[in-house]
Amino acid sequence: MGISGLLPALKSIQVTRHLSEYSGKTVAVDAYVWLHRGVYSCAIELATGKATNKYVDYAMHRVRMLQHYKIIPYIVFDGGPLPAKKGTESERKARREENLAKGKAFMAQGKMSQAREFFIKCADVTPEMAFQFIKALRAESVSYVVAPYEADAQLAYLELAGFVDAILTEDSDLLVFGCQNVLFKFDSVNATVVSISRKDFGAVATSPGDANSISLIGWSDVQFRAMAILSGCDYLPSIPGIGLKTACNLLKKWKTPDAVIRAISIEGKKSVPPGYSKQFKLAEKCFLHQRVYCPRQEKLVHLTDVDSDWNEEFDAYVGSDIEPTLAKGIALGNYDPDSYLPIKDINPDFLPRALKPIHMETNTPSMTSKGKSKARQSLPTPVKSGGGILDFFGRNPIIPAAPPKKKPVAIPMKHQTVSVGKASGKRTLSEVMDQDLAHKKRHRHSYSPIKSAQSRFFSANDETKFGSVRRRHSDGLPPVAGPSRTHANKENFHVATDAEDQKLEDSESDMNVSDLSLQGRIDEINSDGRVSLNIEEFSDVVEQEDGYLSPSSSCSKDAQDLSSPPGPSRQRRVVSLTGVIPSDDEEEADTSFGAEVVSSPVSVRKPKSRSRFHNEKTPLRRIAKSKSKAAGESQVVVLVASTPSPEGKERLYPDIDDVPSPTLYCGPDLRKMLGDEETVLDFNEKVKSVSGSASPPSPSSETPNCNEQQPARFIDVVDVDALEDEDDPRWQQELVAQSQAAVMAGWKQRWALPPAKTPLQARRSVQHVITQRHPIRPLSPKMTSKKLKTSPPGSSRPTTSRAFELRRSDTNVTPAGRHSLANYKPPRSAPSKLFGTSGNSNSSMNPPNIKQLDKGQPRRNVLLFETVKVSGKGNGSASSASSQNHSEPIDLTMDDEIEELDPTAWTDEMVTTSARARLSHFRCALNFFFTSFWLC
DNA sequence: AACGGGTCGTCTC
DNA sequence: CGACCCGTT
Repeated sequence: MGISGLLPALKSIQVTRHLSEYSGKTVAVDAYVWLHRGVYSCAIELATGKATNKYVDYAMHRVRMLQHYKIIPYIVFDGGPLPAKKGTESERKARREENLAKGKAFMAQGKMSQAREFFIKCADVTPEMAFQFIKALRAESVSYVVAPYEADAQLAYLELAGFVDAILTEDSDLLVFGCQNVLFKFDSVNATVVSISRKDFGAVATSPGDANSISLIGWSDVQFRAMAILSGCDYLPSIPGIGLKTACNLLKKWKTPDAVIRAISIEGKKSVPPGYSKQFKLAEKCFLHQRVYCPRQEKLVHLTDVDSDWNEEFDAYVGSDIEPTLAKGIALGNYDPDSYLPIKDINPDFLPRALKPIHMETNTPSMTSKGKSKARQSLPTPVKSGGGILDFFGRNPIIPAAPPKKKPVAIPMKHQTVSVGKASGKRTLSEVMDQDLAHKKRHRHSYSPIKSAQSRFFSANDETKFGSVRRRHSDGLPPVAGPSRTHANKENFHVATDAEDQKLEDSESDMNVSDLSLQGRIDEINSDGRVSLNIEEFSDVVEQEDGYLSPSSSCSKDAQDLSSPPGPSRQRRVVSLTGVIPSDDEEEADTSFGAEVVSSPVSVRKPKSRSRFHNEKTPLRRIAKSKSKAAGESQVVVLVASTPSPEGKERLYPDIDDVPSPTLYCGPDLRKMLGDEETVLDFNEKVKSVSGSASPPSPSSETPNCNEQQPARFIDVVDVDALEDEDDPRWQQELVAQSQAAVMAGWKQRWALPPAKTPLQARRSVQHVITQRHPIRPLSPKMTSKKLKTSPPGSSRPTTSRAFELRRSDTNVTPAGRHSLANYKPPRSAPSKLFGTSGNSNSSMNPPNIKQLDKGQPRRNVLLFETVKVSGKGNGSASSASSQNHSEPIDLTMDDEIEELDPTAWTDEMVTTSARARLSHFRCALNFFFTSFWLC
């Protein structure tokens, strides 16, 4: 793929950049790479025909990661094969089938690891699989487009036409297509990319030390492209013996590719294949004029306009035109770009949801099925909401004759126990629908759907359904990161396993996650001697951080704007790709080559007014413009369904430029508790106005599935009956208060610890609190003293011993206590800063030496505490004395905190009692879970 | 300098 | 599949 050796040759202008530097930008993404890597994780399932959506999870995680850094993703899928490339495909297919056969043979012998080896080799990304990804993208209102032919050309077009600011890919071809900003080597751990900007081409170093380097000074786009083609590209293999360097040098000498070809053949050392010159021109046409889908005009267009010498042969070679309706169907992902037949939904059961509850089916390696079932029983999930979305994405709106879905027979209630696994979590359709209906009824009054610009592929009917889905997330819930997510995280507390930790590390890009894990703390020692963790605090802190730092929803909402026609300022720029290699006319060739110098910045390319984020100040205006445009012109492009409440969004995200950090608008308002009363009213207004869409999904690696037992937010409400009526306002009130208080506790602990300057120190303090309050010694003191070095002498091994002690669950943390260096942020001293409206833009954040930091600082282990049974008993009083010497005790008892922080919310005796009851219920459940877990 | 061949990592458990 | 290394041409 691509131009071999090109990226190494451009090493000197490669810049490693942090994703946050692209905050506010729209980035087109080559979906193929992500899907292909995602396939790696489930090669066996795919090869054996088992339904899986792991590859979607993988890709969606990356999407959310971009969103997390306020990058608006625009996912681009590969389309049909170009005539120019058809030859290679059949060969690959043969190899795949061979590997599949080998894999199956190994599997039949039970040699799974070897089978997997071959299954990976035969893994292919099919349009059907892409469609699964598309379903998830639709659910989260992420812009996407399926290219009619090659994703590369489509990506190039999106940038050229101003739909996006940069392109994320692995294919060096994009540079040959003339793209300006290409990002390679997406690193999800460090949140970095390697950027190559066309404007830097002139600066390609020719230092003697760099053997690979080539000089592009004074080169035009035409020459650069000629070099790439001569050295061998996807459309044309090179003349044997000609590589990048030779092509570069020959072009320097002979100026035009024709002259080069002539020179090579005259020299006679290398044999030029017959018709090479013509093939060369065809290849060039592909790079220049390949057919792409224009989301604005809703039809296929040439990447750049063709000129007078265009002929039918060229036209066919760069991809035949496709009738606009079909072209749009393909672009939307509804039709197979190869066969033109409607895409088959290979996994109709996979129904992504926009909001992801963290569910329990975490396949913990050490957990036996016995443990699982126990855990399930201990955590019954009252069915609260269902899949209003169920038949939304299941049926493809564009396909007229979709087979009706078979309704499973309703199962008796007693079988509806919790079940958290993917397979076991399914509920019957009718059941879900009934509940859904009931749920809707209950909350109808609070919802008024606002219609917004929608694709005509989403019928009114669908729209309504979509609205109901959206609404579901907020129904009966406080407008901000409230109890739903609180409880979801409670359920998820079992993530305190190594595997899950790893997962967290991989999936969560927040440096804070690791810090926060510590903030779960021992709350009490039960009568039976077991240690209870105060999950409230733990989970809520995580929730808070997660919710605050992950503006996924915000971005996906903004991405929705993108699905509307691009702003008026976006003008098609046809620049610097106009050069054409003239046939055999030397003179013409010279003028052509002299015309555009590749090293010079393309002036028209990035006029300042171009950026939506500068030109159109607020999303409101942006939408207004889109709407007026929509009214004025018939060419409205909506590639994805809209969210039902753009108005709300307007107020939530008044101006993306002015949003200092993602923490500002997501999550519960804590200023009230923090004493900042002035701004709270204003904020509350905002929150109310967007009630329902303000709770952002976390950038989780897994895509929510409607079929799974939903919603996790009620997982701990085992004694709902503490309040007789669910509609009791106190119910909500309590949840809000509980959540806010818990979040507040997290904030306070995080920020208000006495001189807790660094996360490390903060953690130290927390540890002191833990050890001091409860005479519990860490299970492996070695770890504490050696790896951690955070425990002061004495506290790591209290002389006393209870019946239980803590066991650490390790995860990687940098010495600074950060989850990932990529997420490095300068320490913020006070929470009030977070709420300042004139904060610095994220884009200013540019960790200069990410790589250095990463290499220089070994990762360390710390983190979660779990209860573990140990032998021996003792009295627990001694250790607290020992640890008192070196800690400033911050006693963060949950109840204290709550009462202290928000008395109004907790004066109601009933509410408090209920909360406590539920808390203790949950603790029991948790204890049970851990116990069964560790016993296994 | 080009190129073929080999290895490794991708992903996740 | 790309990146990387290595030996051969």
